[in-house]
Amino acid sequence: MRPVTLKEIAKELGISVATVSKALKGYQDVSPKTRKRVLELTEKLNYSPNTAAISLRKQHTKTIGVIIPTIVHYFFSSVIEAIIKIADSKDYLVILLQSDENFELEKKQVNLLLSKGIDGLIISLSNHTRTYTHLKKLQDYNVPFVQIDKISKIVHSSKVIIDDRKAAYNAVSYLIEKGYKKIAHFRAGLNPQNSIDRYLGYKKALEDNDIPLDPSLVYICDNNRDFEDGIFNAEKMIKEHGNSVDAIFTVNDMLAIGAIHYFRNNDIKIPEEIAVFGFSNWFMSSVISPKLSTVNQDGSIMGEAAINVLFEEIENKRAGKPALNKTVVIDTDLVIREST
Amino acid sequence: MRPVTLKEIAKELGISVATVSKALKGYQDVSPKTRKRVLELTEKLNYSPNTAAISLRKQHTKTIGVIIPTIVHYFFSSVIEAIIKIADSKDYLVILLQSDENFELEKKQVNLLLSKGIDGLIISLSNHTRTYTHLKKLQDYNVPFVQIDKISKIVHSSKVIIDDRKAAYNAVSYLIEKGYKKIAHFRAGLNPQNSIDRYLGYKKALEDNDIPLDPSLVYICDNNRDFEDGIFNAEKMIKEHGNSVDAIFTVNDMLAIGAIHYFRNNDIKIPEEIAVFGFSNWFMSSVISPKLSTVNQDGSIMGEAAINVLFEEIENKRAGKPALNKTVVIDTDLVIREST
DNA sequence: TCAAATACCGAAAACCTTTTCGATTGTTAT
DNA sequence: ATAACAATCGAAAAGGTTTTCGGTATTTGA
Repeated sequence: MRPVTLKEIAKELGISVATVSKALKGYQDVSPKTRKRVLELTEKLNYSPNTAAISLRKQHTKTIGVIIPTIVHYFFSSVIEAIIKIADSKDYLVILLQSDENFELEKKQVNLLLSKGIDGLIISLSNHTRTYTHLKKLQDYNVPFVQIDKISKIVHSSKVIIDDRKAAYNAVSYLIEKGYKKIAHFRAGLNPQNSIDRYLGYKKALEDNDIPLDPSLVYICDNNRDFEDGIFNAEKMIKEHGNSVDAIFTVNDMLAIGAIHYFRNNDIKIPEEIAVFGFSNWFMSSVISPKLSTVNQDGSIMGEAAINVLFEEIENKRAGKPALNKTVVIDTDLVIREST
Repeated sequence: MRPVTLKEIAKELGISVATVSKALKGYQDVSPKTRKRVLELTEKLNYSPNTAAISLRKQHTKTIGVIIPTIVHYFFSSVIEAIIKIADSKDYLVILLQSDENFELEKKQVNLLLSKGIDGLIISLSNHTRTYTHLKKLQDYNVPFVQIDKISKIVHSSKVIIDDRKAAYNAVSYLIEKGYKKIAHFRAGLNPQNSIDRYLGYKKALEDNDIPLDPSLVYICDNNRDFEDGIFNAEKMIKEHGNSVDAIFTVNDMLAIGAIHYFRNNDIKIPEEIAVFGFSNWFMSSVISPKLSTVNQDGSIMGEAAINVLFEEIENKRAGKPALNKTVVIDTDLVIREST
């Protein structure tokens, strides 16, 4: 059984494909009689238009692309879920790609999507993305895109982000307020903007409270296995600093959970001997023990914002106007639990 | 800037589009000279073929669909990740849709994908799917699909599953072997095949060990909020049975984690006073406290298997042969941790 | 030198839909 | 009765690619 086409409908009815098409599209130059006949037959045969043909003719695909570093990730999967839901409700399909924190793959995927002819793209950059010709190419070909969460500040496009610096500042300030003085930071690699901004927020909070920054308290965790990395660096920290450290602020929850794991296994009490503050508010953070204090970064809200901005850009492009390039900043808040 | 087409290449070179196309495709009836010229120009202009046109002409889309109940879910996101990776490596794109455990949505999405003209579909059924006309339709139109994890036994198609019944049987047998006698079961709704089979495995294990099944120990958790449901039913169980219950076997990890949460908050020691056995081996299970014993159900492996048999089916169809309809059963094993 | 074989190329159809524009029929007004 | 007009329809082109088939032009063999 093959999908029925306009031509077959037309033949069956003894009219032209043009008329069938117009009947379906509600054109006024088709008589009520034939319109009714067309509608009935298409219904009966459950005709549905050939998407490839429409794409070819109309030069759009009703499809958007999403490229993210990792799918198995609470924050990102929440983002994806929100995007897909809203896209679906507007009859857009989404093609999902995972860059796996691999820059070459990311580049290849952008090109793939470009040749596929997507109507728009939402992208969160890999940790190793340092050049942006692939994004420029999107601009060259005038396909709207919005960066989300892990962005490049230097490429012009719409963005939806949180104020990483401020959020980190608030978290560390809270720690200081609570009396913690010697505060370590588990950061991510040197590249991703997130990592930089959160570090900067950490640094600023210390400065504003007259606590000198001790570089030996800043641990770089960038081998992509956050849980193990958390364990590893917690151990390293204890070896280097004994139990003199009051608290840790980590760049993400998974690192914090790894650290907690290590501390529990070594009978280091949380938060009595050491407090732990995470970042992202993964679901897991609320069910582990002790429950993790963290910065709430809502993936659903960010995903929703991203797809909405993208639709705005698409609409905008259709109207022939230049890109909006707006950046929307999503609020975060501190969620305080047992670990601090 | 618009994507360059064959026609433009041809014009520039003063040859026909047919020749350009053939040069690109490696046909033998084009001279080395002109082939070289074509290749150079397409490279320079970085030509990439229009996907819609190819789809229209070749009657395939190099795209597969994936419909699953929930994305924010460790098991399913692992499945998705594996599918996308392998698809990507074979130059297939994947369109992801979430049915949200909503049958009507699932049906709509199948139709959407059908009209989109996907080359194949991987689907995991919603909890409320009881009729299968939408799957029949896939068969009518001869689009290959494979059911994964949450399947219907009565519709003929390729499937990749685990032996839920056996896995549950093994888990409960282990519990009994360890000396637990009064074993409760937190099951899911009455419909999904998973839930039925795991319950049946539980029942069989009891029978084979001469433990009478006590229906009051079977709790149905089907309101889609597993963590809260775990808490709720743990509390209910304690109210109804005091501390006489030795162990719980839950239909999934999240329910177990909810239950553990409740027990810890009420100073009920695990596993001393009550043991908990989960199902799926979510990552979370290995980092919570106490670490959860569970059935290991590897999403990556299942996803990989699914996409591979889908490709087999697609290949098969291309060869004009009838559907394979093979069902592959993925091994599971018990991972024993602190909770038992 | 001529016939046959080969190398190379292009026209055209097909995939399916949308939309413009011209054509035809029927209707109204003068 | 004729002109003007409205109503209804269809031909055709366009969107980009693939592939068959036929047609030159060139080379080979005798």
